[in-house]
Amino acid sequence: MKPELRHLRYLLAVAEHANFTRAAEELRVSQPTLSQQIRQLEKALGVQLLDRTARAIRLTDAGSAYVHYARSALRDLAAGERAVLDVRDLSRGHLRLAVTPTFTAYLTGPLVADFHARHPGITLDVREMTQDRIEADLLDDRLDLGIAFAGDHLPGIEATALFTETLGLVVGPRHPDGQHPGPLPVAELGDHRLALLRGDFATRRHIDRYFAEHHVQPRIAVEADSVNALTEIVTRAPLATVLPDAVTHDHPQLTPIPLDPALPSRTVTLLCRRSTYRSAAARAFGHRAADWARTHDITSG
Amino acid sequence: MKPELRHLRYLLAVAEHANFTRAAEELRVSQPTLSQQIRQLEKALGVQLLDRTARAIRLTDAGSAYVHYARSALRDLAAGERAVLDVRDLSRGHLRLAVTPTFTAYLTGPLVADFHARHPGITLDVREMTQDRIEADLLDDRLDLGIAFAGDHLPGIEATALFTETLGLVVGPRHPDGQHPGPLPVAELGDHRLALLRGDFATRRHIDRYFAEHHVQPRIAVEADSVNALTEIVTRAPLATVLPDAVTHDHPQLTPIPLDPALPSRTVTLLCRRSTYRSAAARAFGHRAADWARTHDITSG
DNA sequence: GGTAGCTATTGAGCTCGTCTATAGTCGGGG
DNA sequence: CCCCGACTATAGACGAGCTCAATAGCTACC
Repeated sequence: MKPELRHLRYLLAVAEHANFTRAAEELRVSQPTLSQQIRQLEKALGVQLLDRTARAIRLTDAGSAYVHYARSALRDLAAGERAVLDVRDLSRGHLRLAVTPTFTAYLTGPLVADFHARHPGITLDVREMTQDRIEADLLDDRLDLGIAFAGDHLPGIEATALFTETLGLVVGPRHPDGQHPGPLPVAELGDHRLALLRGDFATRRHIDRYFAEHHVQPRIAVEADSVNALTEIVTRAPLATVLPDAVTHDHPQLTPIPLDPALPSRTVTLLCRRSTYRSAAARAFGHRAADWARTHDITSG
Repeated sequence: MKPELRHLRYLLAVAEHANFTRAAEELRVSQPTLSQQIRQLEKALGVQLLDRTARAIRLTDAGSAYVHYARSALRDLAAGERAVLDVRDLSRGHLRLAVTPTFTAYLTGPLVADFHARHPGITLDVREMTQDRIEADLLDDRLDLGIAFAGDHLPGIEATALFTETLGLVVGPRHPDGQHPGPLPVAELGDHRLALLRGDFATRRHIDRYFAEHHVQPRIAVEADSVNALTEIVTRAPLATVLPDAVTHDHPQLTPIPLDPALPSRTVTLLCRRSTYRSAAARAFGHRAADWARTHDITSG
């Protein structure tokens, strides 16, 4: 037979009181029970743990050696229970988050920084990937949360809307249209030279669809693979680009130019696997994201 | 309810296999049993430990946190069982030994050195005290073993004879009787000047009794409180002393002079508390002491 | 030698861990 | 679209063993 926690607790009590009767009282069991269980433990370990012949019960050498480890084991279990509470407190945990690339520019930064500031004990794994990949990884449980656009999701994916993202034409200080008086008719877009994200970005496809619908063929002067690159380019060159309004808010030197008609807006959603379980960290991040969206909607609308 | 070791083992198995059925097979229990026990553990801890909704079972944050401590606790218990075996192997342990003062000179040194060399993992506490004190401390369980003389012991003390110690007159190189031809009649002792242990030593009382029985009154020139002091004094001064033969064997510059009749010999015994339990260390020390006595008797007799 | 204070033993009772059988759930394939 | 296979959850019965009260056995002390 193997020792059980009961045996450890009983042994420690007897060792502490040097007395079976007293220990039994503290443990709220009868003294015969205690005698039997200690004997059982001794049999399980194959050694005498207590010297009962002296006036007061004393640990044998084997007993002292074992008691040390027994105490340690019980301490570990207590620590484990505290650790579990810590997780509930969000003072521990881990969150695997993925976003589609455009969000890195204006959403991931502030959101993750805020979350980390509130819950420094939760480790974060943030990565960029395509929306398809995000959904697949959520289903395979390689991710906890994703941020992407509303649309047709894979079965098993749960999507909750966060906010509405609107795209707009954006120019920098060196652009001749910097002080354009009113909304720019879409037909005039053909006159502009643009810097845009590459075609493998969902945002780019969204923009291309808009152009196609209005039969406009703008001149693409530059293609880049990050929003950051675009803002840098537009700040320094007389080019226009198309960016989420939120990005423009963060860059005072960028000027939004309304289009007529406006680009269709997209709904940004929080994605997760449909499941009964959601980690405390994931729930908390969801709340922070919703809060962020609320304040974002206020400033942008 | 509190978590039991069973719960820990079950949880670790499920976490490892990421599958209840497989884990149940390894644990040799039925799958329903495993489900029930894991659920019980989760209830005890107040958190969900496993995420059962994914394709493969996965630990939740709380689960990973707890598993860490569970592993640690089980490791501690395994270490405890090894430690217990170590004690049986004499690779751990502790021994509290007391000797009456004269033994320190020739017996404690070699015996303890030998024992320590064989069992370096056993810590030793060696002290000198009077025989009465040794027996009292044995009964109060403040000592494991004592070395003293046979005689009337306190009730509850168990004595096992080790060897017979004979005392003899001893002179150093500067003593005129250094080349004494034969045994020295006791009556002639009155001519000698002696260096002896002080009166509170059992050995001194033993010697005084011998003198009294033979109506001799030797001249005590020096009284010392250690055998070491006596050997040093006799080596350098033209004085005689009375020492155990074994001491003389260890000092080539000391010469034993037989007395006629010889001093009564005393039996050296190993003392311990009468009890069913004796530590492995104490048993081992007893054996080493008996061995030492055997070889000692050969060289001296 | 009797008594007080402990621990060990005994036999009955009942909790609870375990089992078998079965229902519920989720994906994947025809 | 429904069935099938793999897996986990639930239900009820059984039995091992923990626990208890009563008591015997032991040791020290007066």
